[in-house]
Amino acid sequence: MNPRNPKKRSVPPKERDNSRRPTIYDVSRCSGFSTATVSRVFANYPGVSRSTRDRVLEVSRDLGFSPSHIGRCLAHGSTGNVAVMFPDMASGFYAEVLAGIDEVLAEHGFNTLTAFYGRGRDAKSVFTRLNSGFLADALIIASSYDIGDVSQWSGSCDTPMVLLDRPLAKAGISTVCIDNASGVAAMVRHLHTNGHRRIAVISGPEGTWDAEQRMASYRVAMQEIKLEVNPLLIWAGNFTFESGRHAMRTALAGRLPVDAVFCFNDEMALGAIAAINEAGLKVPDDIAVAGFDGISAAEGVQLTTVACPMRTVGRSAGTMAVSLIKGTERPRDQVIPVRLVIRSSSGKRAAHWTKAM
Amino acid sequence: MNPRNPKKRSVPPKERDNSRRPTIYDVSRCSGFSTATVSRVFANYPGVSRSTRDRVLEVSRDLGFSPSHIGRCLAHGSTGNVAVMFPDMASGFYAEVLAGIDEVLAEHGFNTLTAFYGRGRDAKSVFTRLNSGFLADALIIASSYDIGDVSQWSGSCDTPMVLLDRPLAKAGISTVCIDNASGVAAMVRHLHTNGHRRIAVISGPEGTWDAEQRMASYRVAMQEIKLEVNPLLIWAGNFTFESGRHAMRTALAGRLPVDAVFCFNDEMALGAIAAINEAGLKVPDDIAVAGFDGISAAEGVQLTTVACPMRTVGRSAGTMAVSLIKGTERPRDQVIPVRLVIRSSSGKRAAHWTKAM
DNA sequence: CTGAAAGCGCTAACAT
DNA sequence: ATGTTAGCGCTTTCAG
Repeated sequence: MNPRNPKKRSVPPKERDNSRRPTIYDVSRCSGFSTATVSRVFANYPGVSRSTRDRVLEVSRDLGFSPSHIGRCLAHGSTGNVAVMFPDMASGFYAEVLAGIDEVLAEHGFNTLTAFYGRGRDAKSVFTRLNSGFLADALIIASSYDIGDVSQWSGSCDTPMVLLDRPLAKAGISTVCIDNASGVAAMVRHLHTNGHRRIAVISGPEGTWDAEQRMASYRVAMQEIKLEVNPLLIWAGNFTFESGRHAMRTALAGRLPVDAVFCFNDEMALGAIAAINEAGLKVPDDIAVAGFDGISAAEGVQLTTVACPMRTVGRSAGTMAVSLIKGTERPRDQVIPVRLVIRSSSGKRAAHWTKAM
Repeated sequence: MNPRNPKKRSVPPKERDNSRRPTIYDVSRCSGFSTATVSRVFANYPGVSRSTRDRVLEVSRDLGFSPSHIGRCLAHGSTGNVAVMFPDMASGFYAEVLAGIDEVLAEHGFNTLTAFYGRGRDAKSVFTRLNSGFLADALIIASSYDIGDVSQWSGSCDTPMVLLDRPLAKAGISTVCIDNASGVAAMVRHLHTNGHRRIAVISGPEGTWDAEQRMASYRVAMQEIKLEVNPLLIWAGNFTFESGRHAMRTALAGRLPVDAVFCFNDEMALGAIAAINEAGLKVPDDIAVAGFDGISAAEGVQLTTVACPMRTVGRSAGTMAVSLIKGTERPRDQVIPVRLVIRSSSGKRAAHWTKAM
């Protein structure tokens, strides 16, 4: 016999071997129907007789057969999964976004491929890996870190992309972002309403979209209520607890009079509160504090904050990815609304103080 | 010409079409080498001459070719990815584990497929989807929720599995868990050393491994230091902030004398602290509080806790999955050590009190 | 309603 | 060192 078997296979290539995953050929042989029919059954095609369908399913069950995703993909020319790129930071924040994405993708029959960048893993190479190997039908990128101009990375054979947190106009790239401007404006107005005038800021890291947008919005909002922005009351942070504590300590040491501190995320606000307590001062009596994000720990310390519905963000991104894949039309960029959550940390200035203004 | 083209293809089946991803055939044709050679180049096989390799890479670059993951998988008979199942809860906790897993998997060239269960998505069906479609070469399951007996789910054609948080002896299933017993023992001893005697507990939800193990360890630890376990001082929680607050409020209303409250996770501890503060009492002067997990917010309120290195847990699980796939030997179950982190929330009893004992 | 067989992109024997 | 070609498991015309 010729070592290379010239026989075309309409029959299974090998006999059924229990260690192997059963294939559509096994089902074909055991049921007596062709592989085409078996395929039709599992693809839920209409034109299969009831009895045939039942028989095929029965045999499949006995054999333990279920169609191979890989085989299907190859035949279809699509992968059936969507890749998601996140910065490697352990915030429940991103976990929630991811869950939202996965929720939608699962509803549409897609799998979620997750990859982290940062911590020594270069965003661009992660992107390249995900984008070039035909690994996914679409790519969702959380880019709140500054990872450079994503639109420059894409090569010729591009996967549709959804960007989180950063708008970017380019064909095939859709974006979903948080409504930073409204959130900041609402918070500044709230602090003002509560009698605070000297509203300091602990900002986020330079180069990150959210931080920069929040800062810009802060300036606008302050101007709108005719408050002056004092550059001495803008302290640098990097979105970590420690940076918030550090900034607040330094600020307190400087002894500049401050009514309220608006931290550009909750983690830093927690840090700021810690520093204030350590200094023997009280929130909100001595200094009011506000945050941004709405993480669960914020509730614990009664932190006034801007709640971002991260699950909604995730769902929105997932939905976009799906419609980008289905390709009916380019989905419109989305801006997810946020909500001001007022708790005691932003408490009113003492009445006499307010009146004195 | 016959509608079905009978020609075998050693040449590309279609001519190069710019809208298509370039395939190995395109590279073959344009470079003049066979697909086998191109394949060898990309698989980094030794037996390819320098000049050939360079030419192939050059052409590939020009064409924008990179090997299709799907094609490779089908030929190899493996998927190149590992699936991870998590409960759908937005804790930074699991995000950290996931990042650790992905870190290791990426190092070994695997992709991470993520899927959540809970919130209306049944754990078993998620499992079935992941396990039956030949989607992944291994499966990592975080099972801290009670999701039933995983070992019963597996069918005949099983993917190797790694279980997080729950030991389970079965061939092909490895586990990695937190050292709950040591953590709880260390904490109880610490509280005892600090002069606390009436050590209450806010427990986790029944049916979850961690909660039950911590409870059992608590009893053992109390016995070892000759303290009696008072059933009236064991309050039910479910690992959420709110449940911690609620339990603590109820407890305070009951006016039973308590020195310290050991909450079985940090979220509940934060809730308990909130309740204590609301009642006008002070931590640790009136009641000491301790937690478990080591989430970042714990630092903010100076919470004494048991730090679980979630990244290590993730890395360990990833490593296990890889060795299960490589199949050299069944990796040994791992118990990840934890560390007692002492902060001010567990502060010493006032001196006179201690002496009075 | 069902069957035959040609791919999908790549790998790995086997050949030279 | 390089080429040839039979699969990997499934889908999908095209024929009947």
